[in-house]
Amino acid sequence: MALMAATQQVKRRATNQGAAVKDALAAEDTFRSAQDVYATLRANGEKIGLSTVYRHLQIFVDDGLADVIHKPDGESTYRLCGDASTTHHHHLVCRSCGKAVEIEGPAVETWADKVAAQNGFTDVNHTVEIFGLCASCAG
Amino acid sequence: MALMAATQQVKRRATNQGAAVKDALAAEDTFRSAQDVYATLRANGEKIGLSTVYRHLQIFVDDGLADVIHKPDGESTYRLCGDASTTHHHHLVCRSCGKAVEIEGPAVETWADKVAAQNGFTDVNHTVEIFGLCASCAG
DNA sequence: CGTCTTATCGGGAATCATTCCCAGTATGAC
DNA sequence: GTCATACTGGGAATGATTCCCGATAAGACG
Repeated sequence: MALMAATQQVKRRATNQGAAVKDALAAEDTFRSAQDVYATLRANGEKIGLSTVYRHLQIFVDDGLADVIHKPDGESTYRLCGDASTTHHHHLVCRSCGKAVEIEGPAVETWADKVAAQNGFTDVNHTVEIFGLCASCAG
Repeated sequence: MALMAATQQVKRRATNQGAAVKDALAAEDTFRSAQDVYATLRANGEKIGLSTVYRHLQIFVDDGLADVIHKPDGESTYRLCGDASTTHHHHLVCRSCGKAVEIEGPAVETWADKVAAQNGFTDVNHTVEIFGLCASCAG
């Protein structure tokens, strides 16, 4: 299970709700929670249910359109990140406003694989997230 | 808040429950959830409440005695890891049995700080966890 | 266009981990 | 011993996420 990232997109119907969720995510470059996206959509007058928001968010992740980050308090946050063809990357996230910058660290990738191999671990993947305060939130 | 890791241990009473929770964690080198620790203790005949398990687990983290990892499904897992004086480190965790190996990557630390600084982020910290299958679970 | 099949909706119930509340209990100080 | 109070624990409360399932609408076909 989960040996490969699920990148294969199956046939899906185009619905207003699905587009609305995607637009809501696309409007910001920050990681946002399902609850947050739902609240925003309702505030905008969208007619959509919470279940549907969760459903689409998960679909985006399955299709490789979005990345997920679990905040320290356990809440899941989502952000659209280049499609599946984009290179594997990590994030530098503002702890205050949620703004995220995509970052790459080739050295980290190889280091992770090497360490895992040295300890006899296989089928390896890793999570690397850097949290901090962005310039505008620093004040 | 949280500018410094809470390493300063305040006065605490020595209780059976606290010792029991610590022993339960010390008995394994794996990351274990609060629910799991609670179940184990009860199974061993310990008289302890779930609230108390959560309370002590959090205390260990605050005192720098334990590390936390949030599993992909959001559940928090804990593991005793050298006291506060020990060097900052990360983990190589078996996705199947939860066994964890403490690892260090000085290069990663400096890389993380550099990337953050380049993007104007301050008050930085990071999470780096490597997941895989340990040799014994690989079969 | 109508019709039909069925993926998708949505809203409320159900789960589940974690936190809160607070009266009862036991630890450590004097 | 005695006392102040930190610690307990069981049940209620919270909050995010998932489930369930009848209602709705997308898309294929004629």
